Amino acid sequence: MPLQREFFLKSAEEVAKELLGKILSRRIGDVVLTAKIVETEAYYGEEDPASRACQNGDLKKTMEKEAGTILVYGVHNNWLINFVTGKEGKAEAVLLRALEPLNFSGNTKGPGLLTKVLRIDKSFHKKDICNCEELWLEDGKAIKEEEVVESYRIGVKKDLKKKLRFYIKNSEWVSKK
DNA sequence: CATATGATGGACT
DNA sequence: GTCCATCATATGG
Repeated sequence: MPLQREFFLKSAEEVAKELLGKILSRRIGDVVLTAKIVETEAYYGEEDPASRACQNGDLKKTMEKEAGTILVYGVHNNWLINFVTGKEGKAEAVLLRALEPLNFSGNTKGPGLLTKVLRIDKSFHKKDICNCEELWLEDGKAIKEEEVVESYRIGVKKDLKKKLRFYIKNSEWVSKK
């Protein structure tokens, strides 16, 4: 049972936290890859100095779209995948930073790496995660509250004072520096 | 078309 | 921790 749109209809912060432990599935031809989400970050487009969305028109517009919209952001030679959250017009999104492979092997310890392994690129931009044949989310085993760690975001020039990075404690797959 | 930019990753100290 | 290769975008002429 894929996650419903209501799941994304909360604040980016909340969705980021609840996304931990959920299952991401990617269909490539006849093969379905599944992975557990172990690290996320919340982004706010309007007053978030870390996000390019505060200056970039198209990205900001996408973040303001309906909850559940997939947002793919290209930087350096990588693709970063986000899910739009909150109400339409709100400019919020959650970035996937790391996954734990379940039925395959690969290095998914990082936002640019996981998209490479799952072969996610700009063709997913603006698609609907709740209604996509090739990429979707499913509920996973619930994780305990004490396993969720809050932290400041990584690789961001100017960050907000809030802790917007969430990851699963003791996971081998969390990216770190 | 030219150029500036960066939500990275990997190599190195 | 620091340095930097590298390239898809955004933006301006």
